[in-house]
Amino acid sequence: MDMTSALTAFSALSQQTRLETFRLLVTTGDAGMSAGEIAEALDVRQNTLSANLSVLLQSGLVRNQREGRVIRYFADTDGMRGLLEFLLEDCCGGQPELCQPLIEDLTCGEGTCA
Amino acid sequence: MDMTSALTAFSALSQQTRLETFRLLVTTGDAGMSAGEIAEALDVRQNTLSANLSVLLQSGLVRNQREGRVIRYFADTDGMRGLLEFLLEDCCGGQPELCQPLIEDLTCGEGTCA
DNA sequence: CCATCATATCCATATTTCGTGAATTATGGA
DNA sequence: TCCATAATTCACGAAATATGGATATGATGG
Repeated sequence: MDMTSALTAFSALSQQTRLETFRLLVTTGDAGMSAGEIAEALDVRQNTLSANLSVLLQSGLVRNQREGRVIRYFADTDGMRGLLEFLLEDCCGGQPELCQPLIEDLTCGEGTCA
Repeated sequence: MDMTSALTAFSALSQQTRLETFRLLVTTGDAGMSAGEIAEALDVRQNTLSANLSVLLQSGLVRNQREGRVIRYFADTDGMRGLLEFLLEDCCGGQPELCQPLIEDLTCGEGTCA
C-alpha cells in the first residue's frame, strides 16, 4: 500500500454513509449485502449510495460481484489489511516498542476480546 | 471511539500533508517534532501546516506541548489505537475467523516483521 | 420482445475543503 | 521595553465533494 492508495482509502472512510457501509460489510463478512439491502439498511437513496459504493470500490476496501439482477458487495479484507499495515509500518519498523502495547490490545489478549 | 470521532480521524488522514505529518510523528515517537521542523521536512508553508496540525489535533491522533518558543508535536498512540480498534471491532466481535489472518499479519509473526 | 426490477450514470446545485497572504499572539533575549 | 522568532488565526477565492432528480444500462420472467 503506497501513500496514494492510503489517501484514497482514508478519504473513502471519511464520509458517514461510506463508513457505515464498510462496517456493515465487515460484519456481514462472506455473506455480503446487495446494494439495495445496504441502501435500505442505511436509509440512503439508491443513486447516492451507488455513488458512494463506487468510491469504496475504487479505494480497494470493498469488492462486488454480480448475481443476476443483484450486485452484491463485500468488505475486501486484503484492502483493509493493507491499510492497517500502512498505518503500522513506521511504528513496527522504526519503533517496535512504541507499538507493542497497541498490537497486544488489538489482538485482544488471552480470550478477553473487548 | 464512536462513529463521529472515527469520521473525524479518517478525514484528518485523508489529506496528503496531514497523512505525511502523522507518519513522520509516528516514526519520531517520543521525540516528536516541532511545527517548524515538520514544515521544513515536508516543504509546506507554516500557516498551511499549522491549519493541518490543528485538524490532526482535533482528531485526537496528535498531541502537542509548548517548549519555550517551540511547539512540539507527537503522535497520540491512544488515538491511533482507538481508530484501529474501531475498524476491527466488528470484525473481532462478529467474525473472529475473518480477522485472524489479518491480525496475525499485523503482529508480524515470529521475528519476521515485514 | 416487453415490462419490470436492480443498479449505475449524467447533470446541476449546494456544501465543504484547501492553500494562501496578512495580521496576531506568545516567548525569550538584549 | 523593544525586537526577533515561532506559531496561530482570519478572510477569501478556487477546487473538490455530496446530493438528488432524471435517465440509462443490464438482467430476468412472461
